[in-house]
Amino acid sequence: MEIGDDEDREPRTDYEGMCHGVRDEDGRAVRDVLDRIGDKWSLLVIGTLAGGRLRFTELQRHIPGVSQRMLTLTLRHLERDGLVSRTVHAEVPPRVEYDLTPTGRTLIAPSVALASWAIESYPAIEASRAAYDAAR
Amino acid sequence: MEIGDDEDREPRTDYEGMCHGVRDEDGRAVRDVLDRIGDKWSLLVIGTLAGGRLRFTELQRHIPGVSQRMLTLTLRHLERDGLVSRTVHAEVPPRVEYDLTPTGRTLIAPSVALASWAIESYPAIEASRAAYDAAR
DNA sequence: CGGGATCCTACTCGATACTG
DNA sequence: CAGTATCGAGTAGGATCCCG
Repeated sequence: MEIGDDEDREPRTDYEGMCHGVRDEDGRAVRDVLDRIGDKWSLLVIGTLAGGRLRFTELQRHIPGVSQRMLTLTLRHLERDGLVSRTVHAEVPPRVEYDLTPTGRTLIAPSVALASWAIESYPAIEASRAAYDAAR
Repeated sequence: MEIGDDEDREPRTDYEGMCHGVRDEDGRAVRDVLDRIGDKWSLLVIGTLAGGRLRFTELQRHIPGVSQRMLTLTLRHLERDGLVSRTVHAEVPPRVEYDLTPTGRTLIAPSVALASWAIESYPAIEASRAAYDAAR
């Protein structure tokens, strides 16, 4: 039995189905994807590769602060998920190139949307934080 | 503002500016925002509150698996960032209601975009993972 | 009912060193 | 060049107890 507050429930903005009310299956998908792209480097890698195919070291240079280990791990995860392709050229010295897969490219649009929101909303967020902290 | 509307951006892979090449200031914003909404519960809370104002316990029931502690922490963070409002009604027993702020509501659209991508791409991702794991 | 205060574990991530 | 291996610190997050 649900404790129903029938008061004035909003007329159900069709956003409702985003993360819940979608019966687990989709909830898991969202959670799972968020665990991947929500980590520290994945989105940066996606964003960088959106500019074109790059080698390991180039990638590392484009993403300040990323360690060798984390870049490797991130790339492996993305490769496993089929979002990034890894091409090894049989040469010396070795050359490995990373690129977005077609699936990976479809992630760019929503990522850009989120990034844009972040950039646009950041001043408001910072202001809110300052106000919140000052109020204590 | 619609998602994916590119306004007056350079046609140069125009995704390029997402996370890098934007001179730190924006990179910090993206990273900072991602650290918040990329955590385990924030997006779930946003998505749930998108359906309308809710009390603490209702929120907890709508989000399976969230602990009291984490729900509290998540809500505090979102409140501090000005994305969620907290209203305490002076009654016994106490009644506290949470809702999205106007700023918080602007996050719904990009979040839905990302969630939709997750749901649509999940079959492909799972397949890719299975193939990747099988190949080793 | 809606939390705050503690304790504890598991995992993330960074630094460093080594390799084909 | 493009990794792998190992170690250690920090922290996210769960469980539990208590309180107004």
